[in-house]
Amino acid sequence: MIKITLPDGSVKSYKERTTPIDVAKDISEGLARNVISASYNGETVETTSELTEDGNLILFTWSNDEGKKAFWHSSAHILAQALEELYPNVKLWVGPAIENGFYYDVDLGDDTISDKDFKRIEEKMMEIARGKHEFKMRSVSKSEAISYYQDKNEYKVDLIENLEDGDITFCDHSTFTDLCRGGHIPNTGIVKAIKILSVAGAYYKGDENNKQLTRVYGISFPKQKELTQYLELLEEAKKRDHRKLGRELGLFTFSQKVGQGLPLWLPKGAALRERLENFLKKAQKKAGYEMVVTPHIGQKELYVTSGHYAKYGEDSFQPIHTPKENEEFLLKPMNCPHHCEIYDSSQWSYKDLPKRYAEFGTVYRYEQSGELHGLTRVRGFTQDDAHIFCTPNQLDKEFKDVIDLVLYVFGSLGFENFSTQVSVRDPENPEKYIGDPEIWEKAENAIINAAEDKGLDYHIEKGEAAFYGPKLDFMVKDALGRQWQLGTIQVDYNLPNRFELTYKGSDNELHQPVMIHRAPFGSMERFVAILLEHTGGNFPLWLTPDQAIVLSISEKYEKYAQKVLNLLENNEIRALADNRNETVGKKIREAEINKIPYMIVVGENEENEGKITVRKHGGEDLGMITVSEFAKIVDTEINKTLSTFEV
RNA sequence: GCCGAUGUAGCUCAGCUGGCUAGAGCAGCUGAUUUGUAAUCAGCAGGUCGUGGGUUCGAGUCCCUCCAUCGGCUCCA
Repeated sequence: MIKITLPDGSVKSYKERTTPIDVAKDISEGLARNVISASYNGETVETTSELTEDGNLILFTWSNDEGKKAFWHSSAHILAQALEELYPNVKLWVGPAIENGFYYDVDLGDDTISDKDFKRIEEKMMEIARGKHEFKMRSVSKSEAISYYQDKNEYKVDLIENLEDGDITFCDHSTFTDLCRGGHIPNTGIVKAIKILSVAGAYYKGDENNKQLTRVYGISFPKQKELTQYLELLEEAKKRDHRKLGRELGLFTFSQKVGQGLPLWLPKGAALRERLENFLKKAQKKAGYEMVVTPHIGQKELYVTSGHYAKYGEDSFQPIHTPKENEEFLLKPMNCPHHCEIYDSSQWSYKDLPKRYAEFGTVYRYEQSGELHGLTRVRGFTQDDAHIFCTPNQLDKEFKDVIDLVLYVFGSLGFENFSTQVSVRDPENPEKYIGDPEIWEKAENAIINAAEDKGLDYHIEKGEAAFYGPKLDFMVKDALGRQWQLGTIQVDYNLPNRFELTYKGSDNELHQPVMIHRAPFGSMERFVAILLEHTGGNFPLWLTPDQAIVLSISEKYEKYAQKVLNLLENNEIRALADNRNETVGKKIREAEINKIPYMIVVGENEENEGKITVRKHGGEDLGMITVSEFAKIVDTEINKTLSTFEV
């Protein structure tokens, strides 16, 4: 007999050779039908594998992430089988579950897959699924495994070479066998709906020097309806795409003539951006920052000193030459070296520190053409940059103060679902970084401690650090669930060293300051993009381009509309008037589409009473009120999101 | 940069296997209407079909080059 403990704490006894699915059946037939994967003593097991010792069993269904993972991973097996049957020369690499669906990386030899082939792949997969083939795991020795793949799949052989003998398992279903660690649904029949989403090139082992394999993306569901819903969700997400909203709301545009990745901010977008800048400037002033301004180019030597030239020089816009002296200048790709030189233009005592230099600095970086993406990845952008030069003793407090500032910024803009990431070195690739390991250790610990103390729910990401220091990044997802880095705070001992920055300590000796790089927005461009996708264009009231629109019933009331507009202006409400010869219905429809928060209808009734009728975006009727009553409503609404930054 | 796809009017799209002066809705302009909470009606105008080349009697449609965009990969100071 073995004792199995369930998550609710109950303990059940079974004869040996019991499987998770048996336990599920024992609980209820319904559960047994829905169980798609299981874990035993913390390890993923097959629902059909025999449990031979006492332990804790968790049963997963479609509603668990673990269940979905098993479902999609199993779907990847089905995809692989379908591809093998349709493309006899295919060589498989790996096929994991991802956040939404799964993919399989394959080498198709001379064949190609395009979206025209999706349908027959889907059909082949469904045919396999309907066969209700069981997934069965079996152990194989390393030599067996290698001989199985020898001569037919060098990728799998490569993978097996790096595995421990005794630790290798194959998974069989139908006529298909794959090298696999396990974690499958009971049988293929549970998969009821399949969609191949896209094909893409993906470098073998993620290295661009390697061969590019074909990655086939797909998603699958236990019910057809769920697939339909998922596809609808994707359609909805398209409506929130910042590139579409940015054009519709008149915020920004791109021009082929100006060049790719070089955004042009339209009047409404520029004004919005200015409000964001002023908002941050106000908070920064309170927090003791001083604004500086630096030029858009700098001598090549500046970047050689900082180390950026060695690291990025080749991949940058190429040097600008003076016509006569043939001096080399670089288009400014970052502001830090300039700010270091500002610091170095005076002598500092420990009593003067910290110095906090802030600048909305526009920088230019050569991004490969395939990486450009709307406003989130561009070649010219403005960082809400600042560099704090402080003593080592001040580092902890300064870093935490910056965290507070970032949290204030995110809070004021309604970003609640962000995650925080501590980006540290990749210990396997020390050549990617400058500076002593001890210094890095110090900087990484400083960040982790600050994140701990501030109670951030952070995770550590290896290999994501900047070349000069580790970072704390604030990540937010776009409409399609892709993660983007917005706010960033970085600790840097290296640039102060390279620029030989100093301050005089209380011991009358020269010391090196520590530098914090930080940008709460990250960049104005990316921040506005993600904000657009988050809000669907319904910006917080304090930020939105037009807060209200006055709609006159007919041209007869144009004068009164103008009067109301003036009153709104006196109350510092951004408003415009629509006095066109159109129906109110049409004017409302357009105001709704333009995402204007308040629609003010004026006609005979309002003119007689000296009041306005207010309709909120979305349809809520606030009735007939005075302009000053309306101003109070606006004020209250603004104060809901926008608080003052307290130091 | 690499893999795959796309590019027709300001926007969203039609244009089948190459065949008469390239279509529609919205937006725009003009006129009528003077309007009470998500599209009033009518008329007009608007496109060298992303660029350059090629095949063909004939190319929006087929082929090649380049450019831009989209989904990934790689990269992201």
